[in-house]
Amino acid sequence: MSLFREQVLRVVARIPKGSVMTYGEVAHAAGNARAARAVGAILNTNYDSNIPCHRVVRSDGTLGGYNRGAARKKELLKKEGVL
DNA sequence: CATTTGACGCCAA
DNA sequence: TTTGGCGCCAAAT
Repeated sequence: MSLFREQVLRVVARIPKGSVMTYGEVAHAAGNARAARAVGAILNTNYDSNIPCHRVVRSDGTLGGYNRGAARKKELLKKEGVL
């Protein structure tokens, strides 16, 4: 487990229900402001259900991807009250 | 160990 | 507003 990975997971786990963070914000909070892409790689690899990775979206507001299907991600966010 | 890949982000046309 | 190209970084090959 690299430190960066743990940090990213920790930050994502901390996102309050009903709000979202961008990959860039997560990367910054995790210690590497330019690792937005790496954050995606990490979340893509990490299948832990305790991590609400569906609360992480792109900086332009679009959904981005999801390892269980973008449709699923959309539904989860909608359920939590995200525009 | 060297390359390629991909849930990204920013900027110039 | 929509493309396209480049930089960035962790993981997979």
